[in-house]
Amino acid sequence: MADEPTRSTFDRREEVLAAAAECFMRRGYDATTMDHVAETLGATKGRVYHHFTSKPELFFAVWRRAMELVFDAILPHATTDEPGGERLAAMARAHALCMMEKRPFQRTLARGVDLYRFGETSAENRAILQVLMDQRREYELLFRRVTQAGVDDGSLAVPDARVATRTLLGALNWVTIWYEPRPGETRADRERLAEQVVQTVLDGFRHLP
Amino acid sequence: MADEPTRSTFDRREEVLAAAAECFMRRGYDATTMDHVAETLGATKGRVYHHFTSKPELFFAVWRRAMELVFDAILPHATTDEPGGERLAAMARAHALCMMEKRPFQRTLARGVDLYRFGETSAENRAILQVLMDQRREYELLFRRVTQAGVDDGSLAVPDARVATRTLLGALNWVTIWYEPRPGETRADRERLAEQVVQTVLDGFRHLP
DNA sequence: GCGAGGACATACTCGCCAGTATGTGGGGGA
DNA sequence: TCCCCCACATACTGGCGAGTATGTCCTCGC
Repeated sequence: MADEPTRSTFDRREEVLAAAAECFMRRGYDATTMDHVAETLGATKGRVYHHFTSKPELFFAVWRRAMELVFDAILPHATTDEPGGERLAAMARAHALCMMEKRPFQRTLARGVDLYRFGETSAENRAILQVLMDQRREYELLFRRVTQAGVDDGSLAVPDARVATRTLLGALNWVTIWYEPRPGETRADRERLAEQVVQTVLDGFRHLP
Repeated sequence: MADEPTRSTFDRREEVLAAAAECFMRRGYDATTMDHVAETLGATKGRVYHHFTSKPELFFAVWRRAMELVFDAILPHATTDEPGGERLAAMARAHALCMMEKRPFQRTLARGVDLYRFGETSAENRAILQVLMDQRREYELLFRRVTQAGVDDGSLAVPDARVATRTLLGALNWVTIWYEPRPGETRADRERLAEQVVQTVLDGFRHLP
């Protein structure tokens, strides 16, 4: 009675999605079996296949969700009327925080290399792949434009905006690799960590106060 | 006659290793089949299994080689008598360059997540895994110590040396993801690119000249 | 020119995993 | 109260890929 009296169909599907993200994070796409996902749920394959028709579809759903999560996290900070440097810092903080708090999804997203193999399979998968790649590209472009805006308004200075953007995103995405949540950790702890990462990249190592 | 008159056994083994690195870079560990490696070589599985007894052994060999390559690249710059800031910059440049020039090996190394699954297999694999993980850790420690030296001698300033090191290595390792060699590209081109990446991280985005 | 072994190729086996076909409990609408 | 269908569980199949067993060529020492 106390536990989940009325969980909607939507929630049940979300549980499967979260379990899949967890598995994909830990083992990657190929090493993850549908039975692993089911086991993580405390269920059987039947449940997984009831909500998702195939393994690629499940993976794409995780990827898509991961994309939505970062986009939603940074978009509010991308279009303020602050100078480029401030906007970029806010976006970077939000991105880093998202890496930590949605780690299963975001690590799966970061290891996009897996996607290569879908290009060899069906035309349908290739089409989905194209859309996802375009979104990824759009996301990077968002950062590049804000960086360029910062250079233009004088709040930033980098050798090359394109290289700088990739460098920044690399540093931020890498968080999914080394970050591990600690027991008793609060949101403030994570925000502090995100701030440290962002400061390190944006202020640099040679910035002597 | 013109081609390869006397290739040693060593070279033949190296070819297999390079082909494996190429495959692991493109598809990751699990999606790579021994037949893929053979096909890349223009040979059959027989040749691969003649030089390496199993798929894990082949993977570990690639990983080990990748480790040797970066270590050899940065070690000469780690122990000079220059200030920490200079040393760290030189190490970072060498690391970035290595990411580009040994990309198949280095991307395989960077996606160390794959290793998780070996922990579940044989005790032998677990032991090898431990050694490799220790080396990886040692490598990171090398960067951290030089960073700390820079902070101590006043040539560097970061919020936290541990976080800074991971941030730096993230930005550098990410090169293996987005870098793609261009036809007609020279070593000087790559050095310039490496320098841009290193400058971006070490000088930061807000470093206004 | 010949025996042997190194460096592969060929032809299998066997287990695992994606996907499917079918069974089942239970809750809600009539 | 009965039925029906939703949300799974159970029980299969089929193919793919790691590993193996054996055959073959070619070279090198004698």
